[in-house]
Amino acid sequence: MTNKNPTLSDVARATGVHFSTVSRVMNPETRQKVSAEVAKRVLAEASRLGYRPNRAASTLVTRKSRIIGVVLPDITNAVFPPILLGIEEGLRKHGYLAIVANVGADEEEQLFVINRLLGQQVDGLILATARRDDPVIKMCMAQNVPVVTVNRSDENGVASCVVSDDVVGMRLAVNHLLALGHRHIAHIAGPENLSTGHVRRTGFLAAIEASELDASQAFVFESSGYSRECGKAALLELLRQSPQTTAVVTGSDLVAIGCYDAIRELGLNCPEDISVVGHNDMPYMDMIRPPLTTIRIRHHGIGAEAARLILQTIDAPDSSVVDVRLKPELVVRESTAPPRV
Amino acid sequence: MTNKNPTLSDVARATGVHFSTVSRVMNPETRQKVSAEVAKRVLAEASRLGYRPNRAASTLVTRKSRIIGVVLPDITNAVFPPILLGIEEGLRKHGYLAIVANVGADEEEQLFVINRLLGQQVDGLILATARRDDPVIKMCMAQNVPVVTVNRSDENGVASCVVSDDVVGMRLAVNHLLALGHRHIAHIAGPENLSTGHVRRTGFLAAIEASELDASQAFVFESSGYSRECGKAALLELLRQSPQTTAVVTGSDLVAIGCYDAIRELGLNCPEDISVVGHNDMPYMDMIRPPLTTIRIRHHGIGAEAARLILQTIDAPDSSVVDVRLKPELVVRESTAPPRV
DNA sequence: TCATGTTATGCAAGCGTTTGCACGCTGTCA
DNA sequence: TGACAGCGTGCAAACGCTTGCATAACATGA
Repeated sequence: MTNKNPTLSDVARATGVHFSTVSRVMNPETRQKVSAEVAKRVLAEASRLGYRPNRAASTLVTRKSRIIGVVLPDITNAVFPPILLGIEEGLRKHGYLAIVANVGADEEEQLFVINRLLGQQVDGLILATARRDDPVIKMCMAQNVPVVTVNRSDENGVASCVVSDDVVGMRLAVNHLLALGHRHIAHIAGPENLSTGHVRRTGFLAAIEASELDASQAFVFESSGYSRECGKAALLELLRQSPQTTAVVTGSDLVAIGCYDAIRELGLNCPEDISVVGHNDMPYMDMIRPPLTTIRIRHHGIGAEAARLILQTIDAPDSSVVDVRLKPELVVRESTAPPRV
Repeated sequence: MTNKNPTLSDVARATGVHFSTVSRVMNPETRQKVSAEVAKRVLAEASRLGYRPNRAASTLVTRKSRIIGVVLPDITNAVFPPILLGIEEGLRKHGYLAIVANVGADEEEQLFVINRLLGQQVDGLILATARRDDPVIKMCMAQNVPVVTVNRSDENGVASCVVSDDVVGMRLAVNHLLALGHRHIAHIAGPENLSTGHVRRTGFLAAIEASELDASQAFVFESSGYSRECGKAALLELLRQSPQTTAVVTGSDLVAIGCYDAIRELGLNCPEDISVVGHNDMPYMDMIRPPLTTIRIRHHGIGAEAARLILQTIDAPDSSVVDVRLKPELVVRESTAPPRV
């Protein structure tokens, strides 16, 4: 690449000291072992030569790369960029860098990528791809690789996770609709094998149960995914099975947008005929028509916490596994209104 | 991290050969130097032990890390995730990984991050932060670091770039408005120090010039950034300076959304009172009210091309600098209409 | 005065690879 | 039969760094 980058030895030669002395100067932690006068000269030569420590070499001897692998299921899904930003900022503050890999749901591919990352000597892994019972995470645990999951969690309690408190989120959504007077509330649930799908569903049911509503007035429909298309198909089918529904709580803004599509196709109106609550508060949800009432998740905060947690886990590998749950908040816009009387 | 990962020597011991033989087997390129029988045994032991090559060690000796540094100005801006996806997919196909760093406009910070990446021995850099005359890129060139810029370009022609053809994009936008009958068209330009700001502005002016319009019927207002807030402020001021304007072409969908805000604040309507054309076709621009007419940029394709180009540059460092311009397309929705008569 | 720190620096091993070279064995050909 | 080529494998140096240990210089206290 560059003809020849200067090494410790080059700086040492220029300064007239042994290269181990230069090494001690370059590392702030060992700098005080060297006399101030020599340190100053070394630093001067280093910057004159444009010396830059070779991380591959130091990784080799210290077995720490100061790199974290971040595995995402779909970076183009708007929930992940702010998470990634939070991670990256949190890591860099401590001198760490992030290798980002985007992988599909295919387990083979996930394993391949993770092995590549481990070969790269990453110090830990932040996974946004966790399933509720995830063999990939088991594999990491078996190899003592520090892992933190974000957004989703593995429910075996083997890895720390940073998630939004979905039980609270669903309670906020349901209570909002109840307060508006809705009595027939449905939930379009995400996949059961993802913690978000599962927890939001149970959170929904718990919120209904805590209310004066009869369980028969609640309806849950499981959608196969979190996309706009899935949302549309789900609401169409849901309304066929449960036509008295006046309000629907979704597990994702994308699904909510799909609901808009379905409502329009049926010649109905939102919120007059049917209220819709989204989930995530993705960007621009205030610009769509009608502006979406949704559960705001602190994505950036989730990323920041994940960075903190993975570094902590690396520092103290035996510290206990924790779940960090950030509280979501309800953002009321115009997609929810009292039901027609 | 893990108690002890197996090394070449471990596999060698288990197989009863020298570790250099194992090394040759592990590398597909040198595999044929080893007898088929031995290779098979080595491979069997390697997979039994879960051997995984240590990239830090191989980077040290080969001086190739198979890692590319990707520097983004704002990952939460929706144009970058698909670019990043294209990059990541393109790199991984060739066994490369991406380290992603998000940096602000601060030059010191950019240099710091790039030095950290170079210390990490990245084989090349993909920069989405380029300014038209970028000292950071000069610095990379001085060190013979392979660089490709995406989305924006440095106009000194020292580094290859992959961008959208903004001249074509602006022509599409202007011609669309002309065809609708607009005669007073304005452009909210982005910062002049970014190639996107500059080229879109000149593209706009060129398109006007090529038309039968008098140059005085076109108006350019330079906005300080690409945000929604900037867009709102810009349109407010623009309409004060040029009240006869019936259509505005922006350099970003976010600015267009800001225009919506301004139009609403003025008690006007889009497109009846004023037509708006966006730029980028970010996700969900079909869902906002009114659905945005915009110039669609092939972000994913830009990323994929950038990956291809950086690998090519690494392979053949002396190959010539090229500009790759992907053609954009006009997406007509409902934010543009004929002017009131 | 000498044993005893103390401090600043040098020395060298070792991290896990890659790779040019040497070596020994076979097979071929004159 | 001897020279030689080719093939498969082993050997060892090198990549640039960290770090425990040795050493030298000097100060300290009895």
